[in-house]
Amino acid sequence: MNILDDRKAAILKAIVRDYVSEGEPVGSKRLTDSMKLGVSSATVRADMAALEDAGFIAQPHTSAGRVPTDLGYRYFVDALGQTEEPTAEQRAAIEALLLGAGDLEDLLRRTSSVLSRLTRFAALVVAPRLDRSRLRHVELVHLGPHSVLAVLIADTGRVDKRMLDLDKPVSETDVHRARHVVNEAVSGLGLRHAADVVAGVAAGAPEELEGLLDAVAGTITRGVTDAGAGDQVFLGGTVNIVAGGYFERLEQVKQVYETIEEQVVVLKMLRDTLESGDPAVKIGTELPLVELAACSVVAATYETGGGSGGSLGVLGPTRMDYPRTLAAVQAVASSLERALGELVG
Amino acid sequence: MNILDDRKAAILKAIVRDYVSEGEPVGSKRLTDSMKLGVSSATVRADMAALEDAGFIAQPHTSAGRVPTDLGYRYFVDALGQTEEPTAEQRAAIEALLLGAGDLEDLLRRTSSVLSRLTRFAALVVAPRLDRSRLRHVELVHLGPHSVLAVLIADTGRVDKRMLDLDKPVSETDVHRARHVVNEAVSGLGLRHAADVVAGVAAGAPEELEGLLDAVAGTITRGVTDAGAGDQVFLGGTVNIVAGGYFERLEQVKQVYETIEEQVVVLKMLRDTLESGDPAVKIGTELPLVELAACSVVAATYETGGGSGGSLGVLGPTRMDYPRTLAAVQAVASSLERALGELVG
DNA sequence: TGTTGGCACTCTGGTCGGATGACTGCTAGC
DNA sequence: GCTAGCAGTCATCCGACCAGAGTGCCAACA
Repeated sequence: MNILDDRKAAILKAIVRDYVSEGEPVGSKRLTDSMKLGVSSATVRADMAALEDAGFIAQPHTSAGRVPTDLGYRYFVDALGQTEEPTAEQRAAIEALLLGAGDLEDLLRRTSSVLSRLTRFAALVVAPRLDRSRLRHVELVHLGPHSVLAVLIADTGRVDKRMLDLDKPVSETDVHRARHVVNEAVSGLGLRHAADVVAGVAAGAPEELEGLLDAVAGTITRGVTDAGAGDQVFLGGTVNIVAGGYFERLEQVKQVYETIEEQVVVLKMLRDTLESGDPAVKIGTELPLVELAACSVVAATYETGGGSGGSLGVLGPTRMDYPRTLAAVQAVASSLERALGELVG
Repeated sequence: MNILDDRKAAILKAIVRDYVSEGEPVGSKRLTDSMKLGVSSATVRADMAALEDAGFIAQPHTSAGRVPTDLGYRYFVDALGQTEEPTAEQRAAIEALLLGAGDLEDLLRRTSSVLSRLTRFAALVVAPRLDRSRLRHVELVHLGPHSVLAVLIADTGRVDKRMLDLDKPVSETDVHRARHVVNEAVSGLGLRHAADVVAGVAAGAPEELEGLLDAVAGTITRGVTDAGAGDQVFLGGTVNIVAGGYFERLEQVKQVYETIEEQVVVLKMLRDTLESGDPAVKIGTELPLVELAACSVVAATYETGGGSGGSLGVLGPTRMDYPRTLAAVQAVASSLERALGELVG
């Protein structure tokens, strides 16, 4: 990827750094002042013209300095060596998260809060995937003849509940019996396996339980296959989208908000992003959604003891401090792994 | 409260209506044109001066028209007769909510979505209070020797989970036994009663179960007493705070966001608001939080079959269409009651 | 060939003054 | 108690103007 000679690369990096910290298009003079390249501003100008031709930077208008394009940020990110270490301040903030988290949900909520405060961007935290967890217990609650609530409890502490679709009314005792049968069968199994097992049990069960057991099998299957249907997303610090002052047009801000209010979209975004690595960065138009063309996503995964994992990330403007954000996201991900270990152990 | 003569009252109402719909300070000329009072603008001016003296309206600057104060809105709201009927469009939107809600959480999430779309304000929906629900089942899950997860399932379909505080490690079989004992004792009881019963059972239980049962009693008690600790709030349409364009200063918007990201605050706000009636309106400085001095809250309660209830409302600018908002909030509340009935029945 | 200094040009952003228009408060008269 | 008219105030809009920042290009130089 080294299509740029050393000086051009240095200039591009300097432009990115300057623009990220100052927020204003950066010109050749400004650049020669702050860098010690030993060349004049005219030379830098020539290089900048070349960088613009190559698509790494752009000019908002004729007499303005240059601004990095998505491609420019991409080059910058790819050229990063190892990511920064989190600062002491960051560490302290994250440690505060470790203490006092009650349950899994609480922990994930805190995580999204810490992540957003650390980065000053909107934070996205996705709960550990259910389909790779093991079932601890399945509770069936008879709310009415046509409504039975299934509560799936995973070894990660995650609790998932959903109503069963029932054709025929069921009695409270049948629900009790089904509950017993199901728990005998599935305890400790992974979700994929559990669904099959329950389906098998249903086939051989007394008639009055069959429909109920089928519904349970169905609901477990849905937990595995439905992309995002059962996944929980914890959003934090969405204020930052507007408070940061990165966007000029209100319309943009509105679009971003509307987009991330959709869980499914957020999940897909994180999943897409993480396909390219871990941690991963998607910049502007690299994101699958045109509404987010002015945004970047920095994401990472975290693992739980049981082998199931989740993901987390932040959504901010393309004009973000990528090294710092990467460091923060990674630090939070690893702290979350530790906290999860403590919570369950 | 009728300190205003008929004409002054009519003028005040006209000012409120005009300002709400147009968003600009309204002057005497404009008013005489749109109203048919049979008096001249000079007369209206005199009345407006009186209204300003009385504190109902104010002038942003000398040569501008008048804007209602919080007190002015208050008069307007108090003087409203019965609230409007929801429009056909509103009804249709709400009906869409009734269909296809999976479980309680899903239903409440949809409710907040519908409410915000209907009113174009931020919507707040609080889950049915646990302390007035009846317990259907208590599940104890042994995640590790020091961590046991308690899952409380109420007859409303609400599921509440929390980690138990344990002094001593417990074995998986003890958890099983405790689970059995607890469910024998509490099924069908209200939460207040259940806590006492479990505490009683704990006192007479074998030593190895006592700590565990005490912890369960404690966690149930917390469900009753902790203001908001176990209460869930579903926020929806928070975009509208910024998208509406009601606030000039970005700082204000930021404050509002930060305030409502705190569950506890939202809960307290709704509770305070509903102390003054149902449905209830709190305008600007009537709200307990200075940060929300530019906002109003319109709230109502909803009841579930079992006698426990929750509350919902919207948060918008003081410059809101109160009749329309009141109608929408009430319509959503009653639709939610129906939907809850269907979900559980 | 790459680098440099210089120059003309362009475009934005801020400031200033004047014209405009929407109000109000006041007063004299009906 | 109501009205018409008048003088005064203030925000807003608009065009003009200027300073500043930055560019592209060109000729000269190593």
